Parts: sequence; structure tokens; C-alpha cells
Amino acid sequence: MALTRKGEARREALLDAVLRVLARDGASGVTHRAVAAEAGVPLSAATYYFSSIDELYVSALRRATEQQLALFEGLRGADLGAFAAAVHDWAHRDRGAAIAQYLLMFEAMRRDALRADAEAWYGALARAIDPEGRHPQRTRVTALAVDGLLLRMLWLGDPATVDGVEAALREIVSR
Amino acid sequence: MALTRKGEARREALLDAVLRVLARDGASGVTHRAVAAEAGVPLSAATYYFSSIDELYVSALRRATEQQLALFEGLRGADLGAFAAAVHDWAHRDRGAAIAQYLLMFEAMRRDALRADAEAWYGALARAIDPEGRHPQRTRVTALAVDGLLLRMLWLGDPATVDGVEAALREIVSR
DNA sequence: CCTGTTCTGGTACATTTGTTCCATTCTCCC
DNA sequence: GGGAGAATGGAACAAATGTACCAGAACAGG
Repeated sequence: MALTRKGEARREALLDAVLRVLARDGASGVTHRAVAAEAGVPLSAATYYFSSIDELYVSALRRATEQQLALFEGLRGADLGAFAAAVHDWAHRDRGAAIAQYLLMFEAMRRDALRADAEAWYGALARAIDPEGRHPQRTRVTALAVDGLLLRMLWLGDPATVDGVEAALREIVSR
Repeated sequence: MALTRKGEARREALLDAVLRVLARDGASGVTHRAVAAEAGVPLSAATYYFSSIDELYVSALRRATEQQLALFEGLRGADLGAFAAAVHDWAHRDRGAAIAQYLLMFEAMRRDALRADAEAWYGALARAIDPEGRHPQRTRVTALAVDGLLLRMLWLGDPATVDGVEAALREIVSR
């Protein structure tokens, strides 16, 4: 049952492929065949490494969320410029991961197993904004606004530049 | 091609059924058969009134968003309590419509035809908060936070009570 | 080098799904 | 009330999809 080095790489390639398919074709486009083709592996590889399509899908969502969580941890106490750059890249460069992260939230509505991941994300966002937890009330509101901003960037592509993101963040925190 | 009175009712019943299926089984659960069964009509009715599954799905998303938009228009200038009650009902009672509204945003990422609907929604939210457009900057941030709050309610079910929602809204606007 | 395990890639099959078809019934309007 | 168009519901079919299977190749550990 243990995975070979090469096997592990293939597994990761499949998970990455899910994110690309997700960004290109949406959730309904995530099929065994589409993901396998995107990853450049035969169909049976997708069923070999993941017992079901659901496990493949959820594993990819989880992975994207964990990566996002790590990024937030790295932003604890960062200045606004660094925060803006990270947020910009996330919504525009790692679009697939960003979409996956929000789709995980949607799944969490109906799956208890994903609730913990969803809450962890909210917690990490709050900690990135206020590492010491000194202003819980103010942080709550700021986190909500940042969340709204992330969505707006994903859906409308606006703001599109790092400077635009920084300006929007400044507006949020300056009040 | 004109619709009978009864035919129109059946069409609406199908669109309503889509929202219920959406809330129960997620987007992937929206199939001709599932929706027809939920609406209590034969399978062929779903294909008779909608030329494709995609048209059925998108029509339902659009309808939910339009209803939401109308609700926002009715809230222009309303006090915080009324706003809180409306928001609460939307996220907890009309859950299906709320989910549909956000899924429309997701679809808008890849479909230009839905962009206008997504932007109209943002506009309506802003107008509900600041009918006269007197404080554009302040309104932008408030709208982002309210959007974040709506999502949080959908995903985590928190805040769950009207009072809780009102408190959260008060926190948002009081700064 | 040998042996048991992991991996490969191709095939096959049952199910689900979207869509079409059609004979019959119902509705609306003149 | 009669006729044209709309609606009904059941059946059928092709395509897509999830999953199981398997004979052979690659690999890891002793």
C-alpha cells in the first residue's frame, strides 16, 4: 500500500490537474477522464491512486485549502504591500487553487468532514490580519471584508493589479 | 411556442425544484431526472420546457438572482433591523436561492453572459446600503463585508439568529 | 540477483445522463 | 364546439461516466 517515489509524483500531478480542470471547465468538468488527460496519465491511473472520483475531487480541494492556509500563516504580521501581492497572485495566478478553496466551502455546507477545513481557513485569515489577537472585533469585520474582496476578485477580476488590491485593502483597514 | 397558463406553472415548478435539489445535493445533483422528480413531473417535461440541462440550470440561477435583486431594491433605506431580518431569512430560509445566487457568480467566472447579472447584484447591494450614493468609498467597504458575512452564514451557519445577524451588521457599519 | 509488491496501461462493462421521438390528450381562441 | 397548436408521458437510444479487471513491466528491499 505504500507509495513509490514516482507514484507519489503521479498522485500529485493528478491533484494539480484537478485544479486546472476546475478553473477551465468548472466542477462538472472534473471527471476521471478529463483529469487523467490533463495530467497526461492513463485513465486507470486516476482510479488507481484514488478510490473514487469523489475522493479525488475532495483531496484536491483539501490540498488547495491547505496550501492557502500555509500562505496565510506566512503572512502573519506582513505589511499591506506584501499582503496585497500575495492576495493578487492567489486570485489571478493560482486561480485554480482559489476557486478550489471556495468550492471546498460550498461542499462544507453539506459535508461535516469538510467543516473543520473551512473553519481553519477563517481562522488563518484572522491570524494573518491580527497575529496577536489584540483586536478581535475589528479583525472580525476586516476578515469579512477581505473575504468579500477575494470573491470579488475571483468573480469580476477586479481589482486586477497589485496596486489596485493594495488600495482596496487600505480602504478596508483604514476604518 | 406560447406557453399555456398551466405550462407556465410547470416551468416555474421546475425552476423551483432546481433550487431545492441544489441545496440538498449540490450542483452535480442537478440532473434532468432529479429535478423532474423533485418537481413531480415526468422526465420529458424537463426537456420540453428547457432545451438543454444547461439552460434549465442557468435559468434557475438567474431567477434566484433576480429575486434577490428585487429584495435588495425593497431594502433601500431600510433600518438595520429590517436588513438583518431579510439577510437572515435569505441565508437560512431561502437557502437554495442563496446558494444559487453564489453559484451564478462562479459560473460568471467562465461565462460572459452571466457577468451582467453578477455585476447587477453587486450594484443592488450597494444601493441597498447607500440609496443616494452619498458615501461611495464607505459603501464599497461595507458591501464587501456584508458579502463576506452572507457567505459566512451560508457556509458555517453563523450567525444563526436574526439578533446575531443584526449585531454583526452593526459591527460592520459602526466603523 | 531474486521475490514480493507496486505500478502500468489498456480493455470492458454497468449505470447514469442528456436528448429525441411520438402517439395521445388537453387548452385556448375564434 | 371545433380545430390548431401546446402539453403529456412513456419509451428508447447514444454518449459519457465511474469503476473493475488483468497481464505484464518496473521497482524496492533483502
